[in-house]
Amino acid sequence: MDVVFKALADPNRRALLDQLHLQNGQTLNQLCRHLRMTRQGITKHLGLLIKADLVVPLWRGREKLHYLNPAPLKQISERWIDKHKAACLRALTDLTKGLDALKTEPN
Amino acid sequence: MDVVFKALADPNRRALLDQLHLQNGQTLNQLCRHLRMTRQGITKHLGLLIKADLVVPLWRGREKLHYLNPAPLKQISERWIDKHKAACLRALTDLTKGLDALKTEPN
DNA sequence: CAAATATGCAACCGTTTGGTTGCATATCCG
DNA sequence: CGGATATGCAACCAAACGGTTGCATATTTG
Repeated sequence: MDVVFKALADPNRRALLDQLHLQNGQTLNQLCRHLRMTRQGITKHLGLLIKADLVVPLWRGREKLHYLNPAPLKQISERWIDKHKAACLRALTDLTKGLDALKTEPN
Repeated sequence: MDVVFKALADPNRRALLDQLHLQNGQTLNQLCRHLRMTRQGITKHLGLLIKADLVVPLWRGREKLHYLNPAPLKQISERWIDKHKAACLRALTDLTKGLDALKTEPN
């Protein structure tokens, strides 16, 4: 889970995901065209995405195709974000109570 | 948006959010009890969470109360994760096609 | 086979990050 | 007022990060 959050923390990596979202199964060289950075730099970013299982590599001859894997995002959404979103109303009422406390105990 | 992803990238900060999720509106000192780190260290983390608008501070006298704000999480979920989750089936079929391509062009 | 293409691996380097220590400031309470 | 409590601010440091350069390896193609 931590690797996924860390992988998502960089804008270039999110751009790579967006790029694959646009066209899935691109090779490393294809991805290089859309991001101004050295190929080796992109390789590193892809390495993190792959380690986080957000991207799955598939070798075809000398080419390495990259495919999106939405499963980790689904997990984060279900096991983390939804849990915190569920606290939405509660958080609002808590904050309101806090503000009220300020008004009634202005010290 | 970027600040939110970066704020979520650290496990200690996620633990802070979890802690506030457990009991909203805690003071800095209260939060310090649950995380073994210096108060100043936690202050820094809270600073990032506040900058990302994931936590809203509220002063009451000399105490600083911390409240969750689920709005940024909601945004990320809606504008980013759902978009990528939507590609779930497509990604799977793409990957399958890729595998099929491998079988039919075994070279 | 040889050249071109696609990628990997390792070293290096400036900047950011995560955390500490030390001290200053503001508020509450006797 | 004066001490205790709650927090802020700045300097510092090791480690991680983002990116580059240089070279090695494997595959395709003429």
